[in-house]
Amino acid sequence: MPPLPRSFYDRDTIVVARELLGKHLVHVTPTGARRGRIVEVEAYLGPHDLAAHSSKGLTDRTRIMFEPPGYAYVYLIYGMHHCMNVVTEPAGCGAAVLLRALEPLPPLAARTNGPGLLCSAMGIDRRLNGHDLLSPDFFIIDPGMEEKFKIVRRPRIGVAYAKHWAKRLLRFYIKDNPHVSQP
DNA sequence: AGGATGATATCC
DNA sequence: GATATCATCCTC
Repeated sequence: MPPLPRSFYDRDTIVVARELLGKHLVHVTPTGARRGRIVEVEAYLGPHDLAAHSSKGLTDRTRIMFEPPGYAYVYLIYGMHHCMNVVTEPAGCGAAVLLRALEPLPPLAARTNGPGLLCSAMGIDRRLNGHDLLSPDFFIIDPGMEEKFKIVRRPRIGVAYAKHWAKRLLRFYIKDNPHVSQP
């Protein structure tokens, strides 16, 4: 099963966010491959989106968001947790999708119902910032046959500082999935 | 409700 | 160089 092609990520961020639901994130580590089914995401639309890190402009931290799509943007938050995003849309757009929750796939059993928890469980940290998701050790696949699911839209979590952008319905999750962070 | 804990942006 | 803030999680 090949990784999703770069053209998958090179599209409207909301479309990519919704279509990432149900896909499988794979990280090959020294202890084996860890896999999780993506069940919750948030879209960050670009520099005009006051909740997006790219609204700070092009800095060392946000540089990866302005690079071509299909790369990982991983950062440390609150001094102890990591968050993982996938860069979307053409280079220069500064858009990305935050992965907020996974459904752990065997043999992975750790909790993955939150952006920090999923990074911990999957062995994702800052060393993977800028990593190409079209690579053999860290990628996302379409698992093929999936039961259909409904998508719930909600405001994003933890972005109250973003004025009217905090109200936008840019968080998406699989309805009734028990691994969502905040149903 | 509050604390852990460090990188980052934004001031002086 | 100092400080306020943070796309979180856990315990109380």
